[in-house]
Order: sequence, then C-alpha cells, then structure tokens
Amino acid sequence: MIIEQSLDLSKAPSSRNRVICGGNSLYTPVQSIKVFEQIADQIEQRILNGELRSGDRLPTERVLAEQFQASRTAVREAMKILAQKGLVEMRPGRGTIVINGAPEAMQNSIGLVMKLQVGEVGGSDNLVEVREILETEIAALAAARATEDEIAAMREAIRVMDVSLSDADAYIAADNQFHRALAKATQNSLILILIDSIVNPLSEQRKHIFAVEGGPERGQFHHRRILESIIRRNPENARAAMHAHLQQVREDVRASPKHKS
Amino acid sequence: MIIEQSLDLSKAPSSRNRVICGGNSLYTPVQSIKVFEQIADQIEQRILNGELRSGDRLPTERVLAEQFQASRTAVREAMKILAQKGLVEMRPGRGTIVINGAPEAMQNSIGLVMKLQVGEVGGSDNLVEVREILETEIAALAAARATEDEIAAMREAIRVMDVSLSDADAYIAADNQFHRALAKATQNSLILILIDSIVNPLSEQRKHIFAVEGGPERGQFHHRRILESIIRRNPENARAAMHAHLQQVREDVRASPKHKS
DNA sequence: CTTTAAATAATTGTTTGATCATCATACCAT
DNA sequence: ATGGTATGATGATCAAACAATTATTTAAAG
Repeated sequence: MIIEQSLDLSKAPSSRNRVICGGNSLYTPVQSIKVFEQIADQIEQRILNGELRSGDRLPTERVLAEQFQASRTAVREAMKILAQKGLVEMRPGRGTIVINGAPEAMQNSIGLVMKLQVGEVGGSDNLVEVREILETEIAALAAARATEDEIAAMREAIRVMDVSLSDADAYIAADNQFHRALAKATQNSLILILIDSIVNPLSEQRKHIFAVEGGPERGQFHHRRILESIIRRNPENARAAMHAHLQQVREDVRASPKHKS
Repeated sequence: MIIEQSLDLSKAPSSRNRVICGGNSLYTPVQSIKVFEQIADQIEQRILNGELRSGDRLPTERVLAEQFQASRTAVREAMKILAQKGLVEMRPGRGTIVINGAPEAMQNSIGLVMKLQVGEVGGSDNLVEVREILETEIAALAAARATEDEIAAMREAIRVMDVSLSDADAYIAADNQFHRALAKATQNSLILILIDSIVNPLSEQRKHIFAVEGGPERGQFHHRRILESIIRRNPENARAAMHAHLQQVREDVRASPKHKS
C-alpha cells in the first residue's frame, strides 16, 4: 500500500516564534521547533494512530519534501530519527517503509545503557546485582510456566556443557543457552530482552569463571538442581537453587586469577 | 575540552564490495555500509571507549566533514543518529556536545514500545511483572543500605501523600518520589535507571488506582510498613511489605472502573 | 567603573541542485 | 526458460550558499 494522502506542515517560520502571554507571569521556554523534528513528529503520530501500519510505504523523499513544503535534507533527517526509533526502514532503490522494529530499537537502547554502565566505577557490580535479582525470580517463574519444549532446551544445554568441560567457548555458549532458555520460559518477552542486554556485557567475566579449578563442575551441579526444580514445578526450590548458583558464581569470580581486586 | 584528534574513515567505496568465499556454502549477506553509519559508529566507539566523555565538545560539523573526508550532510545524519541514542546533543550556535542521555533515550524507547503495544494482549503485563520483581528486591536492598537522608526523603514523600489524599496529581507525584527514593537507596544507579524507565510508561495505570475507593489509603498503609522495615534495617520484612503492597496495587488496578477486562 | 546595548563571530539549521549507487522491472538474446 | 542489458525510480552523497541562534566582543551610556 502506498500512502498518497497529502501531508500538511503549515510551516511556521521560526523567525516568527514568540510567546504571547497575558498578565500571567509563567512563560513557556521558547525553543525554535526544528523543521526535521516537526516532520518526524507528524509521521510518528500517524504511525501511532494506526494511520500508517507496518509494511506501508511512505511517499518518496522528494514527494514528502513537496508535501511538507520543506527541503529533502530536512525530510531525510526526520527519516533518520524515525529509523533509529525502529519505526521505518530506508532502503535505497526501493523506498522507505513502515516497520515495527521498536522492540529491537529498545533492546539496542538498553544494551547501550548497559555498556555505558560497565565503564563506570562499580559498573559491572551493578550489572551483576541486577542480573541476580532478575535470574532468581526468572527461575521461579520458569518453574511455573515452562513448556515441555523449553525444558527440553534446558536439558540439552546441560548435556552440551557436560561434554564441553574442557572447551571454554563451547561451555560458555551452552551456559548462555541454558540461562536464555530459562528467561524464555517466563513467557515474558521483556525479561528475555533485559537478560540478553545484561549478559552480553558480562561475557568477559564468564571466561574468568572457567579458569577456576572445578568451576564448571560446580556450575553443572547447580544447573541440574535448577532444572530438577523446574521439572517438578517447584518455584521455591528453583529460586533457592538459582540463588545458590549465583552465589557460587560470585565466589568463583572473586577467586579467579584474572579478577582485579 | 575540544576534540581535535584526526579521524580517519578510510572510505571504502561500496562499489568494491564483494564476497570471497572458499568451499564453504555459507555466504554472509552483502550490504553496503553507508557513510553516515560509519561516522556514527566511529564516534559512538570513542564515547564507549571513554575517549569522549560527557561534556566534551565535538569538532564543528564542517571540521568533522573534513576529517572524515565526507560531506556535512553525512556528518549531520550521523549526528542525528547519535542524538537519538542520547549520546550527543546538537545546539545551534554552540556546537555538539557529548552527553549521557542514554538512560533517557532508553526510557523513551520503552515508552514507544508500550504505546505501540496498547491494544495487544498482555502489553503492560510484562512491564508490571518486571517492576514487581525489581521493586520487591529494591525494598530489601534499601533496608540494608539506605542512608539517613534517603530515609528522610521517604518519610517526607509519605507525609505529602497524607495531605494529598484528595489531589490525584500531587499524590501520584509523591508516590513516585517514594518509590524513587527506595530505588536510590539501593546505591545501584542501574536499578534507578531501570525503575524510571519502567514506572514512567505505567503512569497511566496509576491514575486508575487513585479512582478506586480507598486505594490511596490502602497504599499508605503499605508505604508505612515498608518504611518501618527499612528504618529497622530488616530486609526480609521490607521485601514482604513491598510484595504485599504490589499485590494490593494489582488488585486495585483490576478493580478500577477504567480497567478494560 | 559598571551596566547595557549593539556589532561581530562561530555554529548549527535549512535550502537548492546536482550526481552517484542501488534496486526493480521490462525487454532482449541465446 | 535462462541470463544479460537497458531503463526508470529511489535513496545516498556531495557541494555551496544563506538563515537562525548563541556566545563573545565592542561601544555607548549612566
């Protein structure tokens, strides 16, 4: 579907911006509203209204510029903003289409905040703490909601870890799979996004654990305990098992040779 | 601080893009890397590395264009992307400075996803669930770590709510202050960021609670219980009190007249 | 000397017009 | 049919200029 409805900008020249106020002493901070912002806002509104849906094709930049009575540059800058928000996708030769990539954009945004956190003092400690809060509860929720398929995925991840006790990369990948399967089993997509965003910046830390004598074996002991609790649909035990697991991880990290103290 | 280090783009002409592959049958989809993307990525990397810090001023658009050997248009489009990510702020007449607005951008992104999910089943349920997970643990952490000043802020928030039982906006504002003070008391900045991002999109829901008969009074009862547990440095009780509070909120939301069931 | 107002400079915002790169389509040759 | 080739549409990039905004300097007034 190609959108052909005429768009109106009623271009208010910023040189005419002024605040006309009565006797009231409260003034709104005057700020020139940029043209590209107006364009982006108008199109965003149309998407939020449902006027423009995923898959719809926007008019070409040249047509949009004409309809908004603005330059192509302003239109393009507006499109960049919408693209970054995950609302549209610009594809050379084909045009600009509406998409629903907002969740993905949100994930990127969360991931960016996490990355920035790591650089600050105690940044990774904050990350670890949030991870522990979420994962203990994830275990409980997973025990209540996991499907058979998701439980099978957990079992498979544990099996892979068993045969990868001497292969750091393979073990860590399977470990990620295990924790990811748990997050998925909560049936809460936001939790999965958060865990993904948190675990990735902590990937360095995981390698340290592997270097600790007996670390992987201890991890597997707890993994089994968690899975067993989930299979028995016992949220309390799953929570406790995950708590014990994370405590062990914390200790192993502290004991790791690469750990800077 | 003005950044003057020379930036290199090693402008790889997209016409030279090709995939050279051995006998392996897996090909990576070829995609031309846009100029504005390369510029945005390079500057983002410098910010993530800590090379560029909040408050630093980027070179002017013209200088950047020269350093990247690209046009001002490309530089501006890159800046738009970084501005949307909350990494920089463009101010006419002054220049472009690095900021740490990523948390706010993340908040906007989550809010956008929420708006788009209105109408879909379980849209805000995911958000509420994460909030409950975080806040119960926040209460426990606050009990262990809150400073005297933070406890005073909580007490003040409760007082304001007491005198605002008939003023929805004032009550809700103080309610936010209370929960925010708790998050702050964890001494974990990431938790505060997450709570802000989650609670703001749920602000609509809070107004519904206020409409329920006795809702605010019930809320205050729990607020006092939580604060008391924190003053007594009792994490277990604080966790339980917050849990009870959120359960009550959940029930009141369900009973609210505006709630669509 | 201080304060205020006007001029100046620096910088982002906006426009215009052209050219290049990419993609879809139709057409043609084998 | 398959593969190559022309064509048109569309976003990507560039260049140059002017407008609008802000900070700084300078001049004037008290």
